[in-house]
Amino acid sequence: MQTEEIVSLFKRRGVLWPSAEIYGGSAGLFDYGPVGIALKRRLEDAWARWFVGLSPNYYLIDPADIVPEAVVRASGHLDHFSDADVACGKCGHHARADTLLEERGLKDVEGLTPEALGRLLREENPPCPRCGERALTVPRPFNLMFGLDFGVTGKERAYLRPETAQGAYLSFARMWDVGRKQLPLGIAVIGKAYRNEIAPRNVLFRMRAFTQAEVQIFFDPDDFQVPLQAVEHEQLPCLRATDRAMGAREPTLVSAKDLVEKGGLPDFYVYHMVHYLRFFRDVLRYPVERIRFLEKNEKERAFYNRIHFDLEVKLDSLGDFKELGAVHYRGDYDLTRHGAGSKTDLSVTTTAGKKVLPHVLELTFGVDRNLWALADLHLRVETPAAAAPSPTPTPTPAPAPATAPASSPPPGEGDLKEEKGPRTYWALPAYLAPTQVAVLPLVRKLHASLAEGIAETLRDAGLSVVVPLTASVGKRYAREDEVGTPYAVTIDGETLENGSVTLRERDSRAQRRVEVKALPGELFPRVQAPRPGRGPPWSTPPA
RNA sequence: GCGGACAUAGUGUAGUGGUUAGCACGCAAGCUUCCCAAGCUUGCUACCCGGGUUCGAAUCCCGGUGUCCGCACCA
Repeated sequence: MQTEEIVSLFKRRGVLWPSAEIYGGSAGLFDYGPVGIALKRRLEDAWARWFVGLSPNYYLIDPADIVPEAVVRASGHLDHFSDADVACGKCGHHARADTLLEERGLKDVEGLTPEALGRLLREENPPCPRCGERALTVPRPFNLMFGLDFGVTGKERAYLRPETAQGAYLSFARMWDVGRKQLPLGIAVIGKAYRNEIAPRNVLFRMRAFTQAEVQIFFDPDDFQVPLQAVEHEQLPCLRATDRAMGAREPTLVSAKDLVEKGGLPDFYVYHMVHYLRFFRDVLRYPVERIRFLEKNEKERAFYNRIHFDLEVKLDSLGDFKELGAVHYRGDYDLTRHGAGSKTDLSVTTTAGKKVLPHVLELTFGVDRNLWALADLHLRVETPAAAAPSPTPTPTPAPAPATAPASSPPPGEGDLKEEKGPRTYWALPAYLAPTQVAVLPLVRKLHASLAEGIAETLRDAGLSVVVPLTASVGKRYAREDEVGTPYAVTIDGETLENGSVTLRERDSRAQRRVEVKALPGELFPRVQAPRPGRGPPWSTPPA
């Protein structure tokens, strides 16, 4: 699916749109609509169910998204998250101080403070790249964080958090008690992070306010037991840094066991890679051939990351593999820094009586980006010609006892009228769909009130239900297909007689008759997101 | 931030100085008694913002904002 098609559908159907649209928009900010926020919350819930579910000692918390300056000073964001911007006093042209100096042949200017860059600029006095005037201003630190005047006096500085992870580190000491003093301790956060990006681009891929879902796993580096043998045969598509250095472009499949025994990665790290892969492949159902773990080399990764694999997925809309998540082994960097910054001893005493400063394994996940990926990978357009082969012989799955046996045969695929044009449907897993069931009265006047009653019953059972009333039934099916509603229940004359309805499945459009009273039991299990280690309940065949 | 291109109903578009700003899809109301965007009737909605040139600007010029593409950036 291409970017323009996705954006157009997103706007049309109420998924999301540019923020402050009536004022011309504001780059890098988006508003989620009713369909979008429903999907986003389901995605977040599925993520939490999976990753927080990895251990009973992993917890979801919701820390503040404003942090005092001391926090970002300790974390390093204040120093490392900024560039020095200079403007031409004559023509107003903006440029980066380090770039100007590098262009004049100076080396090792990266990482210098704005003051140091200012001194060098005075010595060099380079001309403005646009007008040639030697009238550059003093470098002004441009930080990628949004700074805030905090408190009444305006003298306190605070920042919108540039990543959610900091909240987990700040809460570690408290959570050590709450979590009953056990390692490993996982602290998960789902929330907004804010970056004043220079060039927001690609809709949900570089935003100025975006949602991250992360687990920070605190563990004893000498003792992090994981049941690797349970997953050791899982094959991971990996592109290692060493192989990349030798020109490799394609990932190779390596078993979890080999990654540990021959690849030199710690077992706890590989164990979490496996669960990451399973989440993308089995829960989000991204095609496995589009997934790869890309290892960042020493130069590419942040200096505190000891091991860094991005989980990348190939997206047609953006034409390449894009980072949708990552696994970072951050060592003891964060607790060391915040321990020093806050003058607090963040080391803990384990049950074995050992004093240890925990290390951190970070599993990070971009919620908005994955919402985009769900559109890119699961939105399908079927032209009538392409759709034609499938319909005829598709027998409806084995009828459950609930199926009304004596009723007239349901209008099966063979009875479909000729299709009018391409059909767009969003093949989301049922547990991610914004709306789970559409209850459609076949003829509004005759069946609407009955449809409302059935919808209420299904809502009572915990399902998210809509009752579209306008337009022909075919058009209503099409609208629901486009926003990914997995099941449609159609109310017709027979429903009035014997309480049976037609249950239609989105992707195959297969239909079968079901007793109304069997619907909750039939549908509810299918809209539950999977949990790790529970087998594959999600592989239940479609209704 | 830099360079280039672009900006017209909800969506996609036509419109090169004077148009009631056109078309398609869509959406809404009504008719239609039974399963995949059907048909008929009626209706709805637009020139990104600000300034300038001109008798007259969607159209030309300037500035802003936004989008896309490349570069840069993404501790």
